[in-house]
Amino acid sequence: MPPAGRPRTFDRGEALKKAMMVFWEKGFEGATMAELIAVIGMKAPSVYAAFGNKDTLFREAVELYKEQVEQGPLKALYASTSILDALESSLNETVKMLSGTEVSGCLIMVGAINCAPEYQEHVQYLRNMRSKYKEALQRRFAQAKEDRQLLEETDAAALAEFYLGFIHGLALRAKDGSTQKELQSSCQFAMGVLKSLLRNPAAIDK
Amino acid sequence: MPPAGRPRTFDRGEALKKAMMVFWEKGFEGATMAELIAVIGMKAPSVYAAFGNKDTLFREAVELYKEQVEQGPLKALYASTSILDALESSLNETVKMLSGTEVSGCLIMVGAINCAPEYQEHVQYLRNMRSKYKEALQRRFAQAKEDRQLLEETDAAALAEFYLGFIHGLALRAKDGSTQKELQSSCQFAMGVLKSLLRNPAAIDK
DNA sequence: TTAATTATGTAACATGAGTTACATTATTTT
DNA sequence: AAAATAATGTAACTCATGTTACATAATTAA
Repeated sequence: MPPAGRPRTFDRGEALKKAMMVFWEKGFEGATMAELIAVIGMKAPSVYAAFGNKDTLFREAVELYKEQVEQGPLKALYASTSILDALESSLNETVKMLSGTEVSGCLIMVGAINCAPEYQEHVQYLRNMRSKYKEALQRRFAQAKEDRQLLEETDAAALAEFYLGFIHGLALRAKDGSTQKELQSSCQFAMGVLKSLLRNPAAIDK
Repeated sequence: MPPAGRPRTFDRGEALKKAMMVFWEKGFEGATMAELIAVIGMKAPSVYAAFGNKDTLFREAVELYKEQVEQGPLKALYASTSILDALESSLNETVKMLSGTEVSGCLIMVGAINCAPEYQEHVQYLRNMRSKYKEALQRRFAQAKEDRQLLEETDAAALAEFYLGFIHGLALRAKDGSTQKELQSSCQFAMGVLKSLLRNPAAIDK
């Protein structure tokens, strides 16, 4: 049974998705409430009633985006027991997200970079998310070490730092208009770094 | 002989340098005129008289920053005839600029990412600058090919795209608080990519 | 059927940002 | 010494942005 009161005339989930696209493309500050409201297709009070304010709407949008990352690039990290295949698969998913037809870039990587001091909260929020992503990479590399796929002396943390940075770069390059082909080419170069750390280079099947 | 009229009570060059630091740290939109004016230490009309408006002040600041890049990382690309040494030297200079004690990050890489539509002009301006940097990298790699240091099949453009992206990433990682040591470590990984393209790997003196 | 509840639309408000008018002060030119 | 020129300080203006008050409409609960 629906809740008492006048029912909403728009789909909250769809609205959130639309808002996410705007934040994705323009970042927190670049996206204005006026545009978000226009894209959602409702008037200001309805949007505020449904989502609180710009801050809370942004958070929800990021959480939705995050789920996509978890289902894509993050999940792909475990798509194969081979660290080489896993990373390649993950980077492929990353490129897909970064330069889809809809929007270029990454909400988590560049959604709140140079914000006014009153929005440092969002900067920190995304920063923490990136930090979590680095930890995920690090764990995956550590496991590959345990699996004896990577050289004994491999520094999983440093490797994660390198690849996270590389992915940051991909996101910016995508925003600058690099083609999917270019991004993929860069990924191939980056894969070379991992290959050089393999215990058994012969495992590279190419 | 000084020009007629009341003389300025502040040093224009110093003021520009201070403004540059603010833009460097906060980007175009993150830096408010109020803060810029406060940092310069004068009142608004004096700053406007000296620099025009926020847009023109930003441009001047970027030009000043650009000179630092040209004297540092860009110049270093030709510090050695060895492409390996040259790139390493350039990346070292880059890391120095990205995580000096003063400010972290890069004005050109992240000074105007998610700007409001009315500032797209600045976004494009910095984008062009990044494009120029990519071309510089590409030229250097192309020369290394001519010098027969790199494999015949090396794609100088793709390699430049990769390294530019990597540097983008460094800039963001620096802003996120990565230490100089971490950035340097990432550079070592990135250097591996170039090493794998050397015609004479034995030339690596380590 | 009436009361309670929640969404909608119009219109406006509050705040902060970039910018400038104006009177004043300090310097050079005549 | 007077006029011209340019910088300074106070104070205000303009505009965009996030947000909300208020009356109205649509639905459920009693």
